[in-house]
Amino acid sequence: MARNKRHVEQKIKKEEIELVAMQLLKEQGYDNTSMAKIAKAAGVAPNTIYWYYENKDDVLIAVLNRVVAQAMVAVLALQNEPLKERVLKLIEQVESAGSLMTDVHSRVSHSNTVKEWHDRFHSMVEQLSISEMIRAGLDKSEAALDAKMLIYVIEGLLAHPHDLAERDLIVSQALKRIFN
Amino acid sequence: MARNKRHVEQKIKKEEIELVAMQLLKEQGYDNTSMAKIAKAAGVAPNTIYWYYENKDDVLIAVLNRVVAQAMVAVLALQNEPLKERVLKLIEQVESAGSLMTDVHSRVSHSNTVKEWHDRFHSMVEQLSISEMIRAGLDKSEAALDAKMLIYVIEGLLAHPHDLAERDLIVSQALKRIFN
DNA sequence: ATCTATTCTTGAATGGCATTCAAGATAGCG
DNA sequence: CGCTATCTTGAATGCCATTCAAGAATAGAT
Repeated sequence: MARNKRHVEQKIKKEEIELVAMQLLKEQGYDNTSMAKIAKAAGVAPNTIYWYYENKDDVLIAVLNRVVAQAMVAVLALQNEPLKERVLKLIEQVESAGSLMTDVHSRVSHSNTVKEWHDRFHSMVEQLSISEMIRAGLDKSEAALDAKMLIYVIEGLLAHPHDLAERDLIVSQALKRIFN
Repeated sequence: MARNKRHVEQKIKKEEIELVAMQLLKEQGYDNTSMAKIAKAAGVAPNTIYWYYENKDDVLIAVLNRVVAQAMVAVLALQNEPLKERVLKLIEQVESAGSLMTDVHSRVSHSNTVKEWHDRFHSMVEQLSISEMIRAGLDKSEAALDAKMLIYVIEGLLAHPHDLAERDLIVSQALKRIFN
């Protein structure tokens, strides 16, 4: 039952589809990226995608994982920079994914898989944010609340257009308010 | 060319459709509420709705205006209560509209009309929020930034599920941070 | 080299959706 | 009574995600 080569090719094809899907989803958003569009761009028949993925939301999740991994790398590279810089980098990274994050929020109510991904992602970010708060000297009892606040401010910045300067101002203000 | 009675009946029918649409949209969200569903619930043919509204997003906007008007009444009734109570009331009101506000954000990228409604709504809320901040003794130069922060925290609370106690805690913390 | 079972691909449905169109019904007015 | 503006509808149209059944390709067994 060995099937070596096949498995390798599988990975490659899946990766191709994922890369194409990532580009389209980032550029045109979830609703404007039909399975047919992805298929055409990947050079396969629309239903071929269904051999590799359960459904469209599954493709979305695969793409999200790539986007998040990329963003994490970019942000973790700034390990020693001040918090503000890292927050701004995070926003910049996620913003480069276009409306993908907003799309996630709107798919949460349709797809349980997406909801689970979203919840896991949120608690991960929350944990990270809380340790930042504590590391920066905040009282443990308040760190969780402040972390949530900061995350919501970031989400607000992502959901609504802001130029760089304004974004910088708002993040600065938020951090100033949190750390007195 | 007089056409008195007709105009009256028009208003009534439009109102009927709007009420039905409001209930469905609030309960089931934008995507799970098809025009056919609204039509059936209103006892008309699907395409009849198109005589009264340009398209589905137009129906959404009519419903949004109703929802916002209702919320404004409820919040303004608490004119003399502390800010925190009014914020909590606002959240409670908007939350009673189910996923409608999230739906708005996801329609913004599809429909220019919805985008315009959203932008107008946002600047209205922002103005209100800024005057609250100033009224509460905040420095004018910072009021705008703090107002945005508060709005984003509220949006975060609306977009993600929280029980009453947690919501209360987060709002309290946000206000505490803003007002030292 | 041939056969077989698995893996992969596809053309052609299916059912749902928003929206449009052209034909018909209704009702106020001359 | 007939004319015109208003209102309603059945029947398209075209797009979408998803499914199905049939076919092509291939790794390994004989």
